[in-house]
Amino acid sequence: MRFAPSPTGFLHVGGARTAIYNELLRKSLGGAHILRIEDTDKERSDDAMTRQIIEALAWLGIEVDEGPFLQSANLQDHTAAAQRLLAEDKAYHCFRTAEELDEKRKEILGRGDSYRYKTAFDPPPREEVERRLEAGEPYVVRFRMPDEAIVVEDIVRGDVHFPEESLDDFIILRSDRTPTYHLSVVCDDISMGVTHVIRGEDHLSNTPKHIGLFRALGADLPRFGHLPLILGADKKRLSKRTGATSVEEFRAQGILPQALYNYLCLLGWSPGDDRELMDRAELIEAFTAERLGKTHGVFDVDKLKWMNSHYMASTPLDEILEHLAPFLEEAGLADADPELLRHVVELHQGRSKNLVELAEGIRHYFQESLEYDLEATKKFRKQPELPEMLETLATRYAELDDYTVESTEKAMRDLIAELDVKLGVLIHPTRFALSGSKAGPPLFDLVVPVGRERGQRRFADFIRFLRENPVTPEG
RNA sequence: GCCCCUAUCGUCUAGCCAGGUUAGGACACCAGCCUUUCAAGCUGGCGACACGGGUUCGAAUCCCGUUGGGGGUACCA
Repeated sequence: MRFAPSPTGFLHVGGARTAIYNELLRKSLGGAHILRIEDTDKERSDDAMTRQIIEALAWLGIEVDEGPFLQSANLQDHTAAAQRLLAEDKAYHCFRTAEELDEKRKEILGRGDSYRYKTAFDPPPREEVERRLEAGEPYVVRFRMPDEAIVVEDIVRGDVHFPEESLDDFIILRSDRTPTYHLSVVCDDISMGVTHVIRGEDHLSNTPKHIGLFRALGADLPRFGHLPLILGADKKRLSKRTGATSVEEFRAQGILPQALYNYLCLLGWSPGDDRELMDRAELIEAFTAERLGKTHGVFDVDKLKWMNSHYMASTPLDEILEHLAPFLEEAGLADADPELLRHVVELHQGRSKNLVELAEGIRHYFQESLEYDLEATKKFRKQPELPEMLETLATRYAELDDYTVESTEKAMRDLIAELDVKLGVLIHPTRFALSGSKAGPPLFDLVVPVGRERGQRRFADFIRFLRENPVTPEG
């Protein structure tokens, strides 16, 4: 039992979702999950893309049992199949040029009729075909679609009827003798013993063609399932205009693979109860093809972000560290002290929405000087007595026997009691002085990793800054 | 144009197949609580059965139509 996703180009989130459902289905039915790269269009596919797709699938944690196979490796088989169909008169030579076809189509559509190659042209007499063949005239090979309606028994949509008039003879061999997608797919599916074809809805109207081919080639039909497409916020097909579309882009945005996996899985499927945050094991356990939805889903970036925040907080530290590595490199923190890194990542992972934010948030622990956002300092600069208070605090911190969460907190609480001010009066400027930010982990948790020495320097810097840039009541 | 798919809060969806619910959950948004900041968390609020006909005592649920959205209509996949 096998499944075949057919990704082309970069890995679109729609393709990723198809791969996820394929994997989940394979887990529930057994069999093998095949990865086949559909690269029959040599113009549009290149090795870099192929590697990118394989890499993206691996990153998402999708297991592939067989492959990756390249469809282009089997072209001779596909061509041979076309010859067989030709010999059995299930396909025929067509000498009409693309321009001729276009013209005819335009003419027929122009008078409001529906175009069909089958009925638009009379087949040339056999002798003429022979003659032109011998003369070496260019031709394509068309599959002779049987004159009958075709019913697609779709896993997600039920029976879909295609009337005979909507079916046409289509090209299986181009004039350069290369097989087209339709032929290649069916040949490979047959030779690989594919039993389930789960793909995007954009292939639904191709399916009658494929069924025709399967039957003509004397093969059993696989089960088909067509998934609704993913739309952008504008309800149009998800495109770069509306935002990120590829797995790679979300990865670069600091999204965790388990978040994207979970989100994508729930876009078009639900376990039937109220569960939403589900890991791979739960999804495998709960997945059934019957619950696959039929309606187009709008990709909701906000919900993905929410899910990602959840996974940022719940993913084990070591795993976060692993995923964070490339972002650290980008932030210039590639050789950060591992021990300090572990400590601050633990402090920050739960309050970061994504890996980019996390890397940014812990940056200051690994650099010497801070840059102040002027607007953020305004409130502090309005308090003329603040520099002196901070000075006192810094002195106390310098004199502490040991520099811990407890000792620094106690020192500050003692000081505010002496000064008879509220805790907030000291705690906020201290946070800013030590981290350059108004937000972050609980103050005394960050005091220690910043360190006493560096903390002293940062106090001094900030105090000097306050004195040099006071804000008078008038502004 | 023609063929195919589809229709529940702004978004993802449960409920539909086996008609009777205050139509449930989540994201987003709003308010409150908590709080040393920011998040998180907790509580509450907002908000939907596309429309029109049937069938029925009763329709989100079954049938027909309309409208909307999507896909296809290639010597692309």
